[in-house]
Amino acid sequence: MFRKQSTNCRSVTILKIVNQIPRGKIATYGGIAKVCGLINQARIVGYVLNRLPTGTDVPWYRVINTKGKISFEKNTTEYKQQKKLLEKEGIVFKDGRVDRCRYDWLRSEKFT
DNA sequence: AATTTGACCAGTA
DNA sequence: CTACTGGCCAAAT
Repeated sequence: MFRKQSTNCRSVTILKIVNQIPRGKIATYGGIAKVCGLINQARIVGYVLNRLPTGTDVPWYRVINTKGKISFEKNTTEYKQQKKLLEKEGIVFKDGRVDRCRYDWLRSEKFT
């Protein structure tokens, strides 16, 4: 069942945004935070994603850090899992980094 | 109650 | 490019 995720309204907003990330696109922790009106609070985003239940419908794997990389260590299972899911959606990794054009959807649309 | 930790970031040097 | 700093704040200890 659902563990109590957070009674906090911020996490609800964050999850809402993450759910809106288009397939094959990428968002950054800071970008999500900004859209939620939370400047310099990217850690909250990471924290919320961290405690998502396994098998959630939330596309957590489409969220990466500002360097364009996955925020897990390279040899971890989590890293491989996320990379696999992203590649499945057509994301191309170059030297452990995601192609820039993949995470510009926050900039261009209504969130500018 | 106080301190530490963490899937982070922007600025500066 | 890398390295370090200060900031932010919910959970865990």
